[in-house]
Amino acid sequence: MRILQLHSNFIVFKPIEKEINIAEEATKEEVRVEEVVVLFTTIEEDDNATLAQKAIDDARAFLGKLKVNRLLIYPFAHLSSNLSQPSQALAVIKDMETYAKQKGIETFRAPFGWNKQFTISIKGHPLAEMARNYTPAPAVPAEAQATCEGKKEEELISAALKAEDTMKSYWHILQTDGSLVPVEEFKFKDHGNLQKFANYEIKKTRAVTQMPPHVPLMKRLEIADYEPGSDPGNIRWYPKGRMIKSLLEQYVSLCVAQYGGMEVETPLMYDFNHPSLASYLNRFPARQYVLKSEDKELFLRFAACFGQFLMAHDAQISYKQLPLKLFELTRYSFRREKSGEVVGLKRLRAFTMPDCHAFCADYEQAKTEFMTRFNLSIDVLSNIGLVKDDYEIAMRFTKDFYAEHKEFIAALAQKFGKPMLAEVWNERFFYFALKWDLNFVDNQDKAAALSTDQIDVENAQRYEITYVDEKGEKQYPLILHCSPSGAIERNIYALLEKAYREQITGKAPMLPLWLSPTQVRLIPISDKYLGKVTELAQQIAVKCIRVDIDDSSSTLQKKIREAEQEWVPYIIVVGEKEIESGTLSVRIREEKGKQENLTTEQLISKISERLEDKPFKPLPLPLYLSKRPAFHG
RNA sequence: GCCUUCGUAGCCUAGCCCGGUGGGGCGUUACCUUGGUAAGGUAAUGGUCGCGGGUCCAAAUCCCGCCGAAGGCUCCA
Repeated sequence: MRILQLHSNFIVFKPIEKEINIAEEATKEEVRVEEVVVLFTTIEEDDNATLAQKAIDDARAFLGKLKVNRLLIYPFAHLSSNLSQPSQALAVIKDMETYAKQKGIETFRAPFGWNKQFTISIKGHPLAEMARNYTPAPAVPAEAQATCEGKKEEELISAALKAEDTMKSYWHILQTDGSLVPVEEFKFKDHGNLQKFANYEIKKTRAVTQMPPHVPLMKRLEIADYEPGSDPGNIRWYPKGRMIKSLLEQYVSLCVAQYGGMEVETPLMYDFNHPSLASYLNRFPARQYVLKSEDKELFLRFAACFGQFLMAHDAQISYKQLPLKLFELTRYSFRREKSGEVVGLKRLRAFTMPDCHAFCADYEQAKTEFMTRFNLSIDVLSNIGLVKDDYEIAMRFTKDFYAEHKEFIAALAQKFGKPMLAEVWNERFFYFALKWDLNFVDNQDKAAALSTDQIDVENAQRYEITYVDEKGEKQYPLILHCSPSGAIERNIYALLEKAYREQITGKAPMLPLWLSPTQVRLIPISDKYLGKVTELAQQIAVKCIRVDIDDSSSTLQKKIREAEQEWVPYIIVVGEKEIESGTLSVRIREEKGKQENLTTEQLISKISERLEDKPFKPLPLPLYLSKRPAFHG
């Protein structure tokens, strides 16, 4: 049995003529039903009454969710090539109808055996369109979502069926030797995080009812906050947060530049009707922000691809210049995610995305480049403060690609050194032949993708991007899409979630030293020493270390408590002893508040060594705490 | 978008079930305290109880609608 289930504003149908001789009696009058779930139903060989009830039970589950209690059973032969006898089909359809009515559903039915004309208006929400497939005996309902506009029936059906056949994923674990083990057979004993990630991806149930921990943290630490004056998912960044974000942006840009990416800048908005863009958008009906200008419809970019592809389209490229790498750090990319999906810094509608495309001559070149970027991404994240224990990788490809490039995939697996999740498709549906994405698993056991890279085999043609080969002929390059860090906001989300997790395990939560807004907090023991402490601060600050002074009027103990709550890595109380001896008693957060005696020079070199060659920005707030407003209570 | 829960001062929160014009903490401000490594004391300040409507002599409290947030579903190029 195959069912295409559509939540409709209304449907109008009209029987035209009988197609088979056992057709039911019906009048040739137009029937209109409002606010209804329509089940286009095909009865296949061996379908029976049990299956009819199962199908109605499943539909009832949706009726409950959709708050609708009206069903239209619409016999529809075109969903299958394995039809049952018409007499049997009619019996099963009638079973469905009877059972649905028994269950108290207001049930309508279109006549069986007729050629019918219909018009339907489908709701825009995700549950509105569902395709289901039932087989007798071990009934395994396979679900797939159809992405279609809902006008012509052939289109509806083909989209639903295509989605179901092509997009079915087969899940494996890719072991470090390159071999694949079905997920069910893998022993997750030492890979708890991978198991969580696999569960998340394959969609098993999980039950958490808790605010994501990074949300109260981002507010309390005055990093970022929601902005009620904007659209959800557009974030307000306070001075400390802006500094952290800016340092991350600088760092990732620097790493990509060293790798050879040429930084460019491209527009934020694009014309809906540009031919290349239009076909891309049709293929991936994303949720864009739409802008109406005087005479044009524009959308806000949801990735850096458009600008770079249009630029590459116009460029004259020789094979000698490949691989050619373009880079942009988009501030911002926009995706109008559904309201229920926007969360904290994890999923935003406006986000900062580094995106580096490499145009490659062939698979050999693409693979070399892919490996370089794989290493680059792991390196970038580890310098940001996210190491291999913090994330899991998913590798995604078709079974043909695996057969052809098995050694390459094995090399990636070996390089990572931990088992990965593998999603394998029978056929290629997306524009890429190979993709990996690196996923942070948070305190709610949910995963969020950070870095990613893909081998794109479609967009060179779509955007007419060509290079000239040795023979002087035009060729389409392969295009790699890489974000070495993933969205910058999401890096901050991951760092905060990680800090929270460390707090639970008994460590002092903190940001990496190079991202800490205050690296050294000086606390004068009384006003008398403020002058000397200010001199000390200047001495430290000239060495590119962010130092500030708590000159407020509260007690010493309270100032220490507040510095600890701000996650300040080094806290130094300065009084007569220190000024006379020149030795500072430094409270080190990383060592649980242990105090160490250091001279100013020792302190500076200790910190500078740890900062290495990371980008630097000066203190984002006034030197004296008394001069700072409280951005958040 | 759907379902569930929630919305009380800049922040956290009691009160709501059982209607009688809101209580505490943090912060902020002032004064006292000038303190040696995680919350010193006193006082002041601060509330259209998310918005709109209804029931009632009377609504933070009960009912309806709307808006916003979180969780779940779905989605995530």
